[in-house]
Amino acid sequence: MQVLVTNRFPKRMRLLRAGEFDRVFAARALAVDSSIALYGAVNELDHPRLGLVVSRRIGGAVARNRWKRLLRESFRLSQGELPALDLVCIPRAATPPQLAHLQESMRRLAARIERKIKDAARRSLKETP
RNA sequence: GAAGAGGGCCGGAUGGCCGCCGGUCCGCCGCAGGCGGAUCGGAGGAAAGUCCGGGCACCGUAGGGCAGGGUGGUGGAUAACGUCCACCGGUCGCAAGAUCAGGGAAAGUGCAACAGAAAGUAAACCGCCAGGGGAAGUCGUCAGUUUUCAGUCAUCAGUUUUCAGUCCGAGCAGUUCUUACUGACGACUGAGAACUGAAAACUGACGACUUCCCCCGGUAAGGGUGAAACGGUGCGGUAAGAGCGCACCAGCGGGCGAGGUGACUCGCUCGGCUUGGCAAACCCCACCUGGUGCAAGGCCAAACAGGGAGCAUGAGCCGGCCCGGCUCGUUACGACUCCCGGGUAGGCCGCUGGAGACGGCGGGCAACCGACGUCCUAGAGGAAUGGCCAUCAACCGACCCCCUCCCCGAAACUGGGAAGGGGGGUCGGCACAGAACCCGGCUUACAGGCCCUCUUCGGGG
RNA sequence: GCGGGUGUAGCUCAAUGGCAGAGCGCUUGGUUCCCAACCAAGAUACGAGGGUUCGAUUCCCUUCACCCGCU
Repeated sequence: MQVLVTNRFPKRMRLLRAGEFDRVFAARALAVDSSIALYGAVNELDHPRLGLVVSRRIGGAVARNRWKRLLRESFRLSQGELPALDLVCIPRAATPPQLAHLQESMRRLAARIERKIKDAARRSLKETP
């Protein structure tokens, strides 16, 4: 049965609980560019999941909601090209960027995290035979 | 038309595609659930700040007193308020209107820098005035002294007339004459004691006046100050003055009358004649106020590990204190309470139908209220309400093109601009800001736009 | 969501309603061959806006910023 690539974004694709966030931060896989910081961790599912951390440093409620909406939309539109990771996304700039730039950097950073995790797994496999 | 005053409203619209949250319905599956579909609904005037007030929930049924906190013209509206409405009063404004924590300062305590005599019921630095004392000066009177002048005059000196005497001389003698001397009366001149008068100076006394000083009083009219100075003006009055008296005015208090529910207003009258400011200083008075907050609270599930202390005039509820009340307990290795430590951060309810919205009607000046009709209008739970695009409307900015007059003005002249104005097009921008239990207010933020009412001034009819 | 606190000079802190101060720092001058130290002089501030008062850093209200606590 062919997996239909949709752009839906139901709630099971979100990270909501504190424990899920702690698990991603504990994996210590980080990639950063000028607009966002992205943490990643391997999950046991066949799709990626997204969590958001937007602090009050970013601005008022309107500005924070704007960031979160853009990040969710960017994840929703590019979820087919993302690896099956749990991602936690943290904005770094005060002013949100364009949606296309955000998609691009999210894809790039997710790919970088995937590579990092594979390297780490190989190294630990070698070191502890 | 200009300048202004007050108030109300809006806060983009429509459509397409892809998504998100919730309700309802349907379908499928391996049915405590999952997946999919249809349909309906899905941020604001401030959702904000959290400055007040309530509902609701728990604590105990929410009680009394003190403390603490708050409010402060009157009447009303309201569930309630520190909110709103109307009115009253003060201040500002030509006005429309704006603004005011707007009770009490003769209950008490306190504060007022600097300046100023004094910052408040008491005084007196300068000043003004009366009395007493002293000093100086001027004037007057009296007395004394001195000097000068005038007069009178005892006395003295000189000269001289007359008379008398003596001497010398002449003449015969007498008489007489002459010279000198002496004396007397007198005259003149000079000196002069004394007296009188006048003038001047000095001294003393007395009196008057002026100035200064001291003492004891009176007075608060005036005094550079200051934010603020113990009513204002006039007349009388007084030694000088003063509400000391009077008239008018301002202000305070009392009484009476009228109007108003009332704050208060108006009028008459009386009074002591004046008693200031700050209470967002302490305070007094009146009124209000129990605490905690949906992380309230209830139910279910999951997980863990226990230890210590307290007591019968006890512990807890209970909060800053007391009273009062309630619960547990009645001699207990228990229960209860407290402390330390450990575990769980899952689900359901509360959770949105409400002091609800809209519409006209009725009552009320209004805030608001009443009945009726219609409607249901977000309910998430790391937190949805979005992304991309198109069209339209309004405004702003930049650029391009076209036109030539345009602006102010009712209009003309004048003036100004033409680096302007008008039209069209393209592009870009379009605020403040995001529900977290729910309401009523307040405050603050805000691109732009619309509407209504009123005032003053100017012009025209 | 609820509760509490603080804003004073560049920094750390004071101050009855009437003068804004201290220490360190800064600037200038002196001293020294030069620097340090020292001496002298100077500049710099009451978070913002209203109100009460004759007068506000202080009292009251509003507002802004920051910090802390409950959970």
